[in-house]
Amino acid sequence: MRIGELAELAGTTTRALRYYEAQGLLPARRGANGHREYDQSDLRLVSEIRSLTGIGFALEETRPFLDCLRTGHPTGDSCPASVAVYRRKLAELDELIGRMSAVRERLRDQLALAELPFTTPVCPTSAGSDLDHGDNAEDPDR
Amino acid sequence: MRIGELAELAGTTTRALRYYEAQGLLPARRGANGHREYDQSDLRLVSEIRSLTGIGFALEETRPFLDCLRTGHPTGDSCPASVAVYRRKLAELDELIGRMSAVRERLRDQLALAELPFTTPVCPTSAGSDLDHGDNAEDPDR
DNA sequence: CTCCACCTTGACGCCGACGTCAAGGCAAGG
DNA sequence: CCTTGCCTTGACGTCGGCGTCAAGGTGGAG
Repeated sequence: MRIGELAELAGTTTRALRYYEAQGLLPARRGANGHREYDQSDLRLVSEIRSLTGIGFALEETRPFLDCLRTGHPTGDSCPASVAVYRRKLAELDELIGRMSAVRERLRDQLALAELPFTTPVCPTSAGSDLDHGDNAEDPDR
Repeated sequence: MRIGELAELAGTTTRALRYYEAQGLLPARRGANGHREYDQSDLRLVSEIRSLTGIGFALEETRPFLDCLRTGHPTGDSCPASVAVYRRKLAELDELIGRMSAVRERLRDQLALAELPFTTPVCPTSAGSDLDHGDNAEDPDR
């Protein structure tokens, strides 16, 4: 099949496919007229790329999965390199979720405070720099 | 004070401050020589920008908070527009955390599967396929 | 006077993953 | 033959938030 068809089947664009090729992720055979020629295995590769990037993987991170598929493995994550990416990504995700949850807490508290009609606007006596009178005193920086 | 001092006090760079000004977030008075002139209220504004962007707000989203401070309110979130941004951001955050948690689950499951020694691969008749006699199954979660 | 640190504006670079336009080739149908 | 539709390569645009360089102005110390 040609690039347009593959793009449609994979639910992406020809531009994206050419980009993947330029990144060395999706080498393409060429027909006599110079047109790129793809088959089902390429559709499989593109699907792998799409599903991985779809859940937050960078393009570069999909490479091990593609190599894995290309070397005949049944799934892209059947290889150690892919599993390593999984592990790393999972750790990143946990880190990110943790930070975002902390922000969420702070935000929730701030929202609650900000929604109070008219309580303690310029509240005297209490030195006003302690807006973290909640629970956490951890990790002041970063 | 001048831009360099403000930058240092606020823990940022002169480039960033000029950028904020270009975005209309931090208008600056000018001295006779054309140099930007700032005071404590500007430091307050920059601090507001930094703390908000630091927890994931886009620059543009800090605008209501700055307007709020500039109109004399004690905190940047004392105004309805700011509260609205809070609400929106909190919703975004919940959405994001939700999606990421879902991805995390999928990833965890995939990782668990991918880490299983050798079940139904195309593995070419490898008799001694038990090369995983080490410590597999280490820390399946997290 | 020079030197130096600071300031000014302008403009290009960067990152990722493409979008979009330009200019042209090639095959099939009317 | 001409149009239509797909394909090709090349190259610039996008978004955010600045970094970095260039070329020049200014004010105070030595």
